[in-house]
Amino acid sequence: MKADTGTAGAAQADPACRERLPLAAQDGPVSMTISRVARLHRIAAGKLLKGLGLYPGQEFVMMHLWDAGPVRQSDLIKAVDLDPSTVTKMLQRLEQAGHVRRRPDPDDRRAVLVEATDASCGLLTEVRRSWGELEDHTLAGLDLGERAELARLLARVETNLCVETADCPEEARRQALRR
Amino acid sequence: MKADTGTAGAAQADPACRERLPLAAQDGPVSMTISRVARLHRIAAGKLLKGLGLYPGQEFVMMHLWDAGPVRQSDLIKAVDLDPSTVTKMLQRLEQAGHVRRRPDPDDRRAVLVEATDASCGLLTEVRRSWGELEDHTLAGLDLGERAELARLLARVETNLCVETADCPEEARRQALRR
DNA sequence: GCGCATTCCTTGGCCGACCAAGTTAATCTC
DNA sequence: GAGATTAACTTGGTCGGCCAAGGAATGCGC
Repeated sequence: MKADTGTAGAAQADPACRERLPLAAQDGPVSMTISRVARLHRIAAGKLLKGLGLYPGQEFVMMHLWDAGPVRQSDLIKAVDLDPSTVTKMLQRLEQAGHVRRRPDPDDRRAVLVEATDASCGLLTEVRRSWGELEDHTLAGLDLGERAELARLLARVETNLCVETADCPEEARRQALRR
Repeated sequence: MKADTGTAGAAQADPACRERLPLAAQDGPVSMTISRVARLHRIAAGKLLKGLGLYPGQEFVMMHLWDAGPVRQSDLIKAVDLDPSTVTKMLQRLEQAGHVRRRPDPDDRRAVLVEATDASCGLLTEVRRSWGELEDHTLAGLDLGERAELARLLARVETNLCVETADCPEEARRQALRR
C-alpha cells in the first residue's frame, strides 16, 4: 500500500490504480467516490483538529457558538441540525474540556444557555487556519474555475440530498431546485 | 431561521438560502459543503440500507465479500481500509445477523476466513438497486457532462486527501498525482 | 383553574470508527 | 532450535451519530 506509517488513516490504497468497483456498486460510482472522499476529508479534518483539542464534529458546534454568542441549546441544535441527544452529549464533553459554558435559561427553566468560553475563543483563529489548510489540501491542483464548478456541483448534490426521496416527490424537489 | 420542516434529517436547512458561513469556516467553503454532503449522503444511504437489514458502513464490507468470496480477514481489512478493530466488531455483528460466516483458516491458525452467507447473497441485488437509487437521487438534475466533471473533480480531491499533508511532502504527492 | 399537548433536554442503547494494548501464532535470525 | 520480531486478530475505551423513551417545564384549550 502506501509508504504510510502503518496507521489506519491511509484509506483505500491509491485511487490512481483503483481497481474496478464492486459489483453491487457499479450503478453508483459517484456515490462510492463521495463516500471515500467523505471519510478522507473527515480524517484529515480530525487530524488538524486533534492538535487543537477538538474531536471531529465538535468544530461545527464551536463555530456556531463563536458566531452566535450565548444561545439556547435548542437553537444550537437547529443550527447544526444534529440529533438533540448528540448535541447534549457533545456539550457535556465540551464543557468538561473547558470549551463551553452552560447555564440554565432564567426565562425558561426547561432550557439551557450555551456559550463558548473565553479560553475557547483563542481556538477560533487556529480552527480557521486549520480549516483553510484543509481547504488548500483538499483542492490542491484545482484552478479557480474548477473549484467554482466543484462548489456548484456539490451545492446541487446537497440540494438533491436535502429533499426526501419518498416524501414530497415533486413539489418540494422543484422548490428546492430554485437556485 | 429557515423554513425547514424541523425534522432531524433535513440537515442545515435549505442550502439555497444558506446563510453566510461561520467566521471560522470562511476560508474553507468547499470543505464545509463536503462535510454537509457527506453527512446527507450517509444518511440517505443509511435509510435505503436500513430496509435491507444493514447499517451504514456495512455495505462496503458486504460488497467486498460478495465480489471476492471467502477471504482472510486481514485481506478484507486491507480492501476496505478500516481499522482492524472496526472490522472485527462489524463482522461479529454481521455474523450474528446471519450475513456472514467466519471460520478459522486451516493454513494459519492466527487468521480467520470470512465469507458472505448464501442468504446474504440475495441482498446483493437489492443493495445494488439501492445504490443505484442513491446515485440517481444524488445526481438528479445533472447532465452527463456535469456528472463526469463531478466524478473527475472528486477523484482529484480523493487523490489530494490520500497523500498526507505532512509526510512525504513532495515525492508521494507527485506520485499520487499521476492520473 | 385543569388537563393535555408541546417543547426542551437527558439517559440508555446501539453502531461505525478510532486508538492503545494485549494474545496468540507464524516467521525470521542467529 | 531458542529468542526476538512481525502478523493477525481481540478487547476495552472513547467519540460522533442515531433512535426510543422519559421527565420536567411551558403553553394552550376550555
